[in-house]
Amino acid sequence: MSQPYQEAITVWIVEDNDDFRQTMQDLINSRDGLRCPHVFGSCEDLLAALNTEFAPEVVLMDIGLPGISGIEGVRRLKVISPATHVIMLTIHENNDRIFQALCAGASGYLLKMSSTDKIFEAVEEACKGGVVMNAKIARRVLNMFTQLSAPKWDYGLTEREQEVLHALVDGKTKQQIAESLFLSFHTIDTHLRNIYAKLHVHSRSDAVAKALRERLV
Amino acid sequence: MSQPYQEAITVWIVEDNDDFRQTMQDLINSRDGLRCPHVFGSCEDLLAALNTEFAPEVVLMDIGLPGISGIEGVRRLKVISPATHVIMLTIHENNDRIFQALCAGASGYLLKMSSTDKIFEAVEEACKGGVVMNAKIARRVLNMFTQLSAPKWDYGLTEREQEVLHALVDGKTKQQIAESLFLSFHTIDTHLRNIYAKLHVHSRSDAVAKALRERLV
DNA sequence: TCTTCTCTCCCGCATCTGCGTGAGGCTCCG
DNA sequence: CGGAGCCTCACGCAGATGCGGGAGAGAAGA
Repeated sequence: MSQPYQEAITVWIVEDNDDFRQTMQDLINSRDGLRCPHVFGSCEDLLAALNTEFAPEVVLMDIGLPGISGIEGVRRLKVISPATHVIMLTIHENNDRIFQALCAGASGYLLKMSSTDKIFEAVEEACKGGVVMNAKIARRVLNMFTQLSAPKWDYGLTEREQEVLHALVDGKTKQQIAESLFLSFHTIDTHLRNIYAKLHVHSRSDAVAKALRERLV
Repeated sequence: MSQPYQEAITVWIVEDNDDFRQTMQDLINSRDGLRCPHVFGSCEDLLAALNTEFAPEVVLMDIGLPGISGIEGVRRLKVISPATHVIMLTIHENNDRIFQALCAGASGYLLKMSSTDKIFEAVEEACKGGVVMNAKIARRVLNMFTQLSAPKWDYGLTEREQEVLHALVDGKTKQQIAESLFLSFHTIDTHLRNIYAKLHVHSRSDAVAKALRERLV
């Protein structure tokens, strides 16, 4: 795993605990191919530094920072420097925060009590464009994924009704829908009412909301 | 990695290529702790078998099957047996299909030219509730993730307008919104029109669609 | 065969909506 | 102080919508 690099990978650390920050910095600097010239106690400091310095390849960021949180920090950092890989540091395997951090653009995730090998591996993997996640975290992400896309309740909409619903979501009026489907206005009206009944809604906005939320479109 | 199991893990294989299927079956059966009593040439056959037999712990499923595709296969299999872990088999690292398969509930992903060790590892990892993804695939999944949740354009809606938009998405009429916010009907009307202008839409359905799609709510 | 389902079309009416226009009060900022 | 921006409220009107009814045709299934 440990290979000499042409140029050392630059790593920055954002961590409010002084001891842990120092330990991590020493650890990174002790590794051939990695260097950690800067550490920060807050996202604010990190973001300020980006005004005067080139962004590093990798940032190790505590997920639970005072002020701008690690999650918001990732978001902002990625806006300024999308190429920078951010690995979150955390004590607990908190489902929600991992999720949010990953959504915000984090490249992975390390427990603070990880072995040094794991840490090096994560940094190097991140540089190669990979994502550091253990299998369980991956599963959690996937679960949320599935949940997010799976529901798809079946309300027994007919094909025509699906078409009409589609057009509805596109913001068309009944008349426009009628024209686009080469049907009478009254037909669309009937379909719409049947759709409402099947979706248990009473207005087009409700129908649109339900269709989009439950991915019926 | 190779440990003896109390009871062998049952693996089924769904793969339309006869040779590859046979090779995989032999491979699985050659491994201590794994057994492959059934193989199928199509999802249809697999699903039929589930009517008469207990579902296996793991299914290796070709992603590109004729008839019911592997992706649809996962979806249906997971409905019948949510506990079964499905690992997709594929030749190409096709972004879209991986994504769909994972959404459908797949526990991971194997290239057909994977080493035997990788295959065993994947099956055993899947059984432990993990997800088998290489770092690059994980990155792709995360990218789609980010894309899915990041957009959040800022249309400069005021707080009141956000509230009204919220109520709109809930399917309320102007009158109902007015009542729930203790405002006049006319006020809501004005807010609504300002919202339309800011979102560049011309109807409530359009506004609801935009709000939901771009996660303004 | 008869029923059910789906798709199609129609009428009428109370209500809701989109939009033009105007206006008063508030706060914030230069 | 004056303007800008936001929130509030108001009138009127053409057009769209939701919903009550009714009805015919064809396809699928019991």
